[in-house]
Amino acid sequence: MNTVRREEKRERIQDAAVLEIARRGYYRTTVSNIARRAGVADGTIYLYFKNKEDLLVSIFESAMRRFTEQARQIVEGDVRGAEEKLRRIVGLHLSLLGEDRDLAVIFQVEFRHTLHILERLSRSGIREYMALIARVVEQGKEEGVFRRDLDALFAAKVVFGILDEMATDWVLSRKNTRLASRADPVSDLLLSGLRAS
Amino acid sequence: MNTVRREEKRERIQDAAVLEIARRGYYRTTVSNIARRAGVADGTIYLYFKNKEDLLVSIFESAMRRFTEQARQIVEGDVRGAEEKLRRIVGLHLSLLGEDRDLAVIFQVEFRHTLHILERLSRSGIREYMALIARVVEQGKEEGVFRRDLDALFAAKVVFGILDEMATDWVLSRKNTRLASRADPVSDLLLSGLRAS
DNA sequence: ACGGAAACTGAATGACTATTCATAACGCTA
DNA sequence: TAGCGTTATGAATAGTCATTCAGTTTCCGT
Repeated sequence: MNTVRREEKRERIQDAAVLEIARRGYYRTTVSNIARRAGVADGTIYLYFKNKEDLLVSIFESAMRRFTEQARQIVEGDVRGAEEKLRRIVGLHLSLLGEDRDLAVIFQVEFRHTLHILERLSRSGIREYMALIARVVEQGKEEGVFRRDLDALFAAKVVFGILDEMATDWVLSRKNTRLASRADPVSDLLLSGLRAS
Repeated sequence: MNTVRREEKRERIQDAAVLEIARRGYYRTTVSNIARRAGVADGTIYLYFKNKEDLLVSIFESAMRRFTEQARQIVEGDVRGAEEKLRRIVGLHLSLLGEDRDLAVIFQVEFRHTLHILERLSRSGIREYMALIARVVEQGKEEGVFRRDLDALFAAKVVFGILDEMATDWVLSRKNTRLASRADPVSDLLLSGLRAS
């Protein structure tokens, strides 16, 4: 089968899975649910994914790739200083999740299912993402705008923790706020914590 | 049955559940697993809990009650200023989780199972805990040690987000560090972000 | 248009497990 | 210690669902 068409169908299944899993939760979503939503037979799923867990992981990896690619552009791009880069990463993180509530639900809730899956995920994508943030912190230290006593990886975890909490809070809140609207307050608070005095 | 003995057995079942669920994950843990570990018959579980989910929620509520009670003592106690109170809350949070890895696994991973459970949990305990942190921030604003432009609830979410990330990171890392050892760096960073200039 | 290969289908299979309930053991009181 | 209400037991029930695979359809090069 044409590689392009094959890839399209694969994505169609992933999209269907995001939709179903966001609404019912991973364990309550059956493979049949996903198949029906994607307009294929149950068995077809297994032509594209090894099994149900592999499908979940593939969703994570696709999404994480987008995250990381864009974050890398910011980090390696020729934008101004570290402060501005950090602001951009905060904005990126909150926009990407805020644009797609279903994906956000999966990221903030469903991916955390069981230590086993979480470990598998964290070993791959998140580590890389975290490292990108840490690079910005390092850069800020070199530029002298961030405190020199910061451990860059520790600071990256702090940044990620705040973004993660904002996203979870947004997912759980019924209100119709835009997630990205929290970018500036978050950046402001973060920067005043990191800044050299 | 003697109320005390009944309560003891209830706790024995909860403890067994914490142990099993931390190791296998909620969905992979069967009621039989928990019963065997607690030394009771499967059916006995249902004399103490409505069903499996109710058991999970009861664990959360018991633990959350301890958290909140101790946090309240700090907030309402006659300790020095808001900065010191915040330091103590950070210390409390990281010690309580750091002392019991199984419970920490359940808090950081297993409780997040499905939006449905998470919503049920967040509506109850966490809101109260968050409000306690927000009170400390308010107090700090009044004392003039924290920036006046802070939204207290927003700041509380930031605090919680950082603590939560530290805990998750610790749970996922194989290393034998003490979680509580991160209390000071976290507090330092937090306070320099919140502090009035 | 033909034929073989590649994709797809969906009913059947095989496991698994939360919950129930008839029966048994316990423990308290008189 | 006999009797009775309370508690505990664990085999049986009643579903559920991921995964497979024999059979069917679609595709495409000739």
